[in-house]
Amino acid sequence: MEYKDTLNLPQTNFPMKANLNQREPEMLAKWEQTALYSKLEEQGASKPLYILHDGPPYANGHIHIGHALNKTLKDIVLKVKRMEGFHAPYVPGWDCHGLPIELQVEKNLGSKKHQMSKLEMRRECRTYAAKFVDIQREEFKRLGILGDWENPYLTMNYEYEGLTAAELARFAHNGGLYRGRKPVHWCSSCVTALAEAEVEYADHTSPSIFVRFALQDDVSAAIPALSGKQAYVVIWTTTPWTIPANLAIAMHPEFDYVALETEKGVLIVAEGLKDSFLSTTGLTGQVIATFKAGLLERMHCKHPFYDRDSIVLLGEHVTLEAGTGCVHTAPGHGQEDYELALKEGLEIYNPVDNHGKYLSTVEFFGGQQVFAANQSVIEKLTEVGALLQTAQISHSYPHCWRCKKPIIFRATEQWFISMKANDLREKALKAIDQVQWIPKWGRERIYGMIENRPDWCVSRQRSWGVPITAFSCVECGEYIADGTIMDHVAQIFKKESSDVWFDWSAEKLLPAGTVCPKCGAASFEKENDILDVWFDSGVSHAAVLEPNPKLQSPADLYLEGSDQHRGWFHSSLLESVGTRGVAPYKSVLTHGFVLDGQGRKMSKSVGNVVAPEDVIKKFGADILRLWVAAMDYHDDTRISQEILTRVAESYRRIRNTCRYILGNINGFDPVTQSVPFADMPEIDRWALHQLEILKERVLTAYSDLEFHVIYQDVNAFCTIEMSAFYLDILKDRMYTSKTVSLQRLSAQTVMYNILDTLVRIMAPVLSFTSDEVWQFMPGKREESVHLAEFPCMNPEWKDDRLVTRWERIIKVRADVSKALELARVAKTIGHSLDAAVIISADPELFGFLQEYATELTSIFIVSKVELAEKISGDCWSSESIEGLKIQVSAAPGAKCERCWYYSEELGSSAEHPTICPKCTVAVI
RNA sequence: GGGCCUGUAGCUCAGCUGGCUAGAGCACACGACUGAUAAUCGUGAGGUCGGUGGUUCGAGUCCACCCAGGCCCA
Repeated sequence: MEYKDTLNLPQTNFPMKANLNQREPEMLAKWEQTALYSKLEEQGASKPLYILHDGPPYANGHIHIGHALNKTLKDIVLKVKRMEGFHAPYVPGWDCHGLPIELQVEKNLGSKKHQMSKLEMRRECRTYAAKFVDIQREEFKRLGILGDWENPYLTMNYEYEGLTAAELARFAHNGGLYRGRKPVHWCSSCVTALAEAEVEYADHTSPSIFVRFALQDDVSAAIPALSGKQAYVVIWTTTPWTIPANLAIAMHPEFDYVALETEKGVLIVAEGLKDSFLSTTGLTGQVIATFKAGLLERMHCKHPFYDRDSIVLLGEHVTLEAGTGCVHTAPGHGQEDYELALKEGLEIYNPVDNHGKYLSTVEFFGGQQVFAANQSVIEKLTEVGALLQTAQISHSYPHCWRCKKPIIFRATEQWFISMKANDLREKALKAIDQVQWIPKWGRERIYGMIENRPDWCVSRQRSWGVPITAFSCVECGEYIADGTIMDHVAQIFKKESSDVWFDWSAEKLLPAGTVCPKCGAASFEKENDILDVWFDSGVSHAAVLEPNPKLQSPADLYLEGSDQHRGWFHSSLLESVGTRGVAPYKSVLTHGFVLDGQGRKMSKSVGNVVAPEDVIKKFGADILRLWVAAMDYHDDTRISQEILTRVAESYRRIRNTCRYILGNINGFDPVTQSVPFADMPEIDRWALHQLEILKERVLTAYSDLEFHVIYQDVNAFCTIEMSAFYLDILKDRMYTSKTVSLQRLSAQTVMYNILDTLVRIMAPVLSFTSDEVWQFMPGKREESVHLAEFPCMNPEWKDDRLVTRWERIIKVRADVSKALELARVAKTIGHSLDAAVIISADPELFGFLQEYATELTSIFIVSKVELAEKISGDCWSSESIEGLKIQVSAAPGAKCERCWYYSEELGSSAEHPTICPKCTVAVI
């Protein structure tokens, strides 16, 4: 007789090999067919709402690993919230306007773009964005992300565009929107403003000049050495043409400055640059005074050739890298100059026109092209005796990427949202403290930014975006950014799209009868500028959450990468506080960036980019998801082949644990066959206690959004508590007991509970695999694990006294294993069942072990255990338990053909001569 | 250059407010099993806790500086 056939070996069709790349798409198809997401929505109707508002990725290119991290984290959070009993809808979005798309479209069009109108261009952009929305949508779905993919929000939807314009109108209504000046990169040849992305840096030769500015005020009180002497502050610049726009000189508040007695008078420069200054200019000089810049603050210098002052200001941006430590400041021609001027209340003075020529009103140089004017300025400076030295230098200089000509920095008229009007800055800072920032330092980061940022420049000189719906009077040039008129236009956008701005006439867009409030004329021009795309996405709370009755604002959570403190968190906060007085989110969670295995950033040129697509092909989306969960995402995370291989291995452990349990609960009916807790053997209750602890830890970690803890804990549970201990010990009971015995049903009850818990706990992370396991589980259950809730708590399963006892047993077991290993090395045994063990211990432990005398063979998985007062002959002494001695020998008797235990009583039944009494009972 | 952050075994993580011979899983090595088998079990070897100073009876844990790296600015 083949006794193997009388055993209850594990049996299941659940495959060991995951084959995720093939199985996941099948699962996705099934979710789609069964309308899983719609069911989630229906099911949620009666539950409390939880809103995670999706930050829109840019609709350009394929998704990268950072997108995968972000979307997967969102999906995990949402699944957790649903299983916790919330209704957590997910409406994904895309950011569709903006320069990168426009540039890409232009590039694709090649020379054709010149024949295209703005309107046609925008149509191309719209098509392009829609194409990548489709591509990315499929890529996100493949990651197992559940959401309303058929109804995403797009910032280029007509409704959204209209609402964006309407939000801008709110700022017009409340006085936050104004027109001002700001320096931008400007190409005089193309006659256009350029974005940073359109600027190329290349070597360029410029004249460098040292110029002295005569100090007007008497400083002898503060610096006695200068008494009775004419002192000069010396500046250095490589753009002489900006000297006519000079309004100030910046010095660093911390640096030491010196006054030098030279051939060209008393010259003031930074001490740290004194030597290089003297050697470059060939002057010789004696230091007659040393002082801090603060002494000169707000002092007046005379402009070298105009009848006006240049004021000395203090600025942290001043460096000692080159020049004199005294920085020529032309607020209309430099970013830092501009910022300093805003702070100090200087005019943003720009004397240069669209073609790069001085305005005709500019004395000496009117009408000259600025680059050509460099020489004129130098001559003028020489003439007035202000020039100390000039030379040619070659340096990196910005050029237009289109015409390749050098560009200038020039203040132009722009639209701004004021940080001051309506106390926006102050209110935003207050709102920050109403938000929970995770991790906590997120608060410091955004607070510092809001505290220091200048007014928000919302205009862009481009085509692909929502127009700034302002008009100007043809007669008097007055700009009209009237809230009511803008509301009117916004309504039109909602129906017709913002493309109409480039199609319809101003008259058609304006409410009938509109006249200029200043001159009464009725003829208008449309503003050419469009809105900053950060404004587009910043209004999503108003354009997505508020109008949709299924959603609500403020959101419970915004979840993005830490770069969004400057980006979407920032713009959304300002927009929402500026229009509604509150933050659009209750909490903000950030994650770090994905780096390569060495902790370096990924880049195409280095070739260390890991694409989600490749990971999915090679490992499967569940492995990618498990990677997301395994990493502590608050910091930057790493990804590499090795890391993924490790993650895949731990996945196999989890999968195999599930499979093994499935095989063992085959045929078990949890409803009719479950054994009551009180009737279970101790070790089964021990297992349920461990499960309860796992549940507590995991559910806590989920609610804290600490997913990597879950990864570690689930792994440890499957490996240590289950595979290496409980399930290993259970094998004999499961295989050899009668099919329907209390012993076996008890173990099945436990395993069933373990698997039911594991599969629910895993579902937010291993979304595909857990649903696969779910289908194989006995009992009546929801059609998908994603429609189920987290396991309920069973605190009555916890028994600390019992666990303390078993901890002792486990410690002894570890020592038995060591002793067995020595016997194995000595070839005394192979399998542990080949062994008989004699144990002696201190009286207390001895007595304790005696209580478990009948169970020790199964716990140690050996054929015989003898507790002895004393051991004669060679034995192994424990290092961790004082007094514990273990002797291992080959088990006496013969091996039972059925259960493989050695027995001295084989053949208790004549019909079954080769099996032990226990097996005989089971077989008959 | 500035703001914010990170740096514990090959990999991923623990290590609370300073008090252990610094832990776990995986990987690795060796062995066992062949009734979880492209599985499973056992044993073992891996760390001057980024570096240097300092505070303290005592520092992975506090302070300073430095190095490496990331995000955002300039």
